[in-house]
Amino acid sequence: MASAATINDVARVAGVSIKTVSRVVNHEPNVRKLTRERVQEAIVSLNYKPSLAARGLAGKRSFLIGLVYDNPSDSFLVNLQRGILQACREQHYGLALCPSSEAADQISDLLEWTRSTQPDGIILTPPLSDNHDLVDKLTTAGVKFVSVSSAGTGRGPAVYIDEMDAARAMTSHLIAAGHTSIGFIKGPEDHACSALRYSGYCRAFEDAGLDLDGSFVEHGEFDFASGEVAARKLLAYEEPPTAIFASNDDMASGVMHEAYRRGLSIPADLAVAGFDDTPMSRQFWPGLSTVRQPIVQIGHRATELLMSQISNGGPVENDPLVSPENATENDVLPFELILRASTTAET
Amino acid sequence: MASAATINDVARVAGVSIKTVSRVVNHEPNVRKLTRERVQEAIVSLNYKPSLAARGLAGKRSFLIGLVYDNPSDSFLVNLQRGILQACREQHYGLALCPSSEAADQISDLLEWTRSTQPDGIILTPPLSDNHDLVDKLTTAGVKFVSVSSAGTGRGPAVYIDEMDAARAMTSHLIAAGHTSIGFIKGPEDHACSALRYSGYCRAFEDAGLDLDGSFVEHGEFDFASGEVAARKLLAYEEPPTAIFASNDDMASGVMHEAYRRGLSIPADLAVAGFDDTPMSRQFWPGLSTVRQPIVQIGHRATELLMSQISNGGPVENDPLVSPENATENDVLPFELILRASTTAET
DNA sequence: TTGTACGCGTTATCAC
DNA sequence: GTGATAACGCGTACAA
Repeated sequence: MASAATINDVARVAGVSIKTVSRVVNHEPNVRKLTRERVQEAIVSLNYKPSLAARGLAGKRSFLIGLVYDNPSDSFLVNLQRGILQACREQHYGLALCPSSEAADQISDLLEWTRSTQPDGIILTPPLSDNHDLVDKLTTAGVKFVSVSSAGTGRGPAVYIDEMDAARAMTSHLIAAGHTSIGFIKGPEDHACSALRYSGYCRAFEDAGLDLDGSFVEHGEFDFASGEVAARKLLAYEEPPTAIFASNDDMASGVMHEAYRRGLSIPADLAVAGFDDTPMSRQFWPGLSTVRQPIVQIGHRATELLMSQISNGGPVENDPLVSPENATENDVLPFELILRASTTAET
Repeated sequence: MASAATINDVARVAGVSIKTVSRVVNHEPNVRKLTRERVQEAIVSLNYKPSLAARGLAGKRSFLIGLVYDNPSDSFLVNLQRGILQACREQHYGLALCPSSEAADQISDLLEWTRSTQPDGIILTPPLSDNHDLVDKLTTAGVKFVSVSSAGTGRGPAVYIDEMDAARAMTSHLIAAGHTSIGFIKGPEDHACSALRYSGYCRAFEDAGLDLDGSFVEHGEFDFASGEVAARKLLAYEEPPTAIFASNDDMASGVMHEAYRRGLSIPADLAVAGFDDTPMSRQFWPGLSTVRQPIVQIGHRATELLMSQISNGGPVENDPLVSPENATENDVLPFELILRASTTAET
C-alpha cells in the first residue's frame, strides 16, 4: 500500500507551510478562513491522518488514556469501557488497557506501565481506587487520574453513586415488604463500597425503628461461591431470615442457588436482593431485585473529568463561584432501584 | 517529578553509545557480554523505560495491536481481552480497543481507525471476522490481522474451535439421555458459527439414525429476549420437544425463563442446553449444560499468531516441511462439553 | 496571518 | 563490537 500521507504532503498540496496545517488540524486560531478551507481540502483528498506516535513525541500528550482495573466483574468492565470509549471517540483519544497484575507489586507495576505507555491520564477502578497508598504515589508521580469509586475520599476527582443511600433504599424496600429479619452479605474489605453498602443496610433498620441483629451479617468476596457459603450459614439458623440482601449480584446468585437446593421457593420462602444489575439478574428465575448503577455514564463522565484535567494541566478545581456549596456534586450519579420478582409477589 | 530517563541518559551512565543501548534493549546480537551487563545495570539504576511514542516514530512498529469487535457478549469480550493482554504483556505490546461503530459504515470506519492509530496488527472477532468484504479490504490495505472465528474460510489466519463438532456432541448427549424430539434455536445469519452449530445439530440426528423434524428449529439473535420468543413458539406445539438446545447461553436463559413461566420443571419436563459457558450458566438453577470455548486461550493464541505475522512481515505461511498434512492444525482449539443439571437428572 | 528551524527519543545506516 | 549521525512526523519557539 502507498505509505500514508504526512503533514508535509498536505502542506505541499495546499501550498502552505506545515505549521499552518498543524494549526488547522489542532483547531488553533489565526488562520484565514480561505487558507483553512484549502488545507482541509488537501487533508480530505490525501486522506491524511496525523500520526499519534509523532504527536506523542513532539507534543507532550499521547492522546491515550489508560484504564486500570483489578478483576472486576465482566459486565462492570465492559460497560465502563463502553462509556469511556464513547467519550474517547468524541475527543479523538485512544484507550489502552492496564489490567493490574495479579500477585506482583501492583503499585510499582502500574507506575512502570504509565512510564512506558505514557498515557495522558488514567482511570482507576475499585478496589485500586480505594487504595490510598496507590493514589498518593500516583499523585506524587504527577500522573493525572480520576477514580471510579464509591469513596469520595477527597483524594482527587471521582465519579460514583451514593452507595450508602442505594443500599438503604433496597433494605427499606424489603422492610416495607414486611420483612423484619433480613440477612446481609458484605463485600470484601478492600472495596470501599462494602462498608458503605453495609452502613446503608443498618441505616434502613434505624429508619424503621427496628433492632439490628448482627448475627445475620455474613462476609463474602463478591463472587458466586462466597454467596453460596454465606447463604448456607444464614439459612442454617433455627429461625433464618426471610430475606437476604447480598451486596452484589454474583453473591445473590449464590444465595438463590443455595435456597433452591434447600427446596425453598423465591420469593415466597425467601426474598433475595442483589446489587449491580448485571445482565444476569434479569435472566434469573425469578428476576433478581437489584440496584442499577449507571456504569456507562460513569465511564463517560470519568473520562470527561480526566480530559478537562488534562487540558487544564491539573485536577479540576472546585469553583466556589459557580456552585458554592458543593462543586463536585455532578460527580455523584443517580442509582436506580430495580424491583423484580425475587422480592415481590407479582411477576 | 523528575523527567523520565532517556536512552541518552543510559548511554552516558553506562559509558557507551545510544546505539549500543538500543541493541541491548532490543536483544540484538553483537554486544559483548560485559558491555551488555554494564548497560543493563544503568537501565535498572535509572529505571529506564523506552518510550513507545519514540519507538513508533523511528521504527515502523507502534507496539500496539488493536482489538476490533461489534457487540459481543460481555464475558466473551472480557475473556478474549484477558488472553490477548496476557500475550501482549509477554511481548511488551499494548492493546487498543476499537469497538465497531453501530450504524455507520463499519468498514471505512475501521480502516480510518487503523490509519490513525497505526496498530501493528488487529484481531477480528465475529461477526466482523465473517465479513468477507471487510477481510478483503483489510488485506488490500495491507493491514495484518488474525480472525477469531468459526469460519476457517482460508482468508488469513484464524483461531477457533470446531463449532460443528461441538454442537454435534451436545446434541448427541441429549439424544443419549433419551430425547428424540429436540428443539434448536439458531443464531443470526451474519455469524458464521450459526450455520456450523446448526449443521452439528443435524449431524447428530443423522448419527443416531433419527429423523430431523425441521419444524423444531427456530431463529434467534443470540440474546435473552429472542430465546424467550423462540421457546414460546417451540413450547406451543401440541407435542412440544422434550429438550431445547439454544445455540448460545443467553438464548438458553430465555428458554429457561419461558419454561418456568409455564410451570415446567427443568430438566424433568424440559431439558435445556446452551453454548459458550458464560459465568451465568453455572449460576442458574439448575446449572445449564453448555459448551465451553477456551476463549482466553483463543485470545492468547490469536495474539501469538499476529505477533509472528508482524515479525515475519506477512501472514504465517503453512510450513509443509513441519506439518505436511495440516499446518494450521494448531489453530483449532479443543472445546469442552460442560454437563450440568439442566440436562441430567443428578445435581 | 504565516513560515523557519529545532527538538522530542528512538531506530537504522553506515563507517570504524 | 561499537559509535556518529541521519531520519521518523509533528509541535513549538520565534522570526517575518
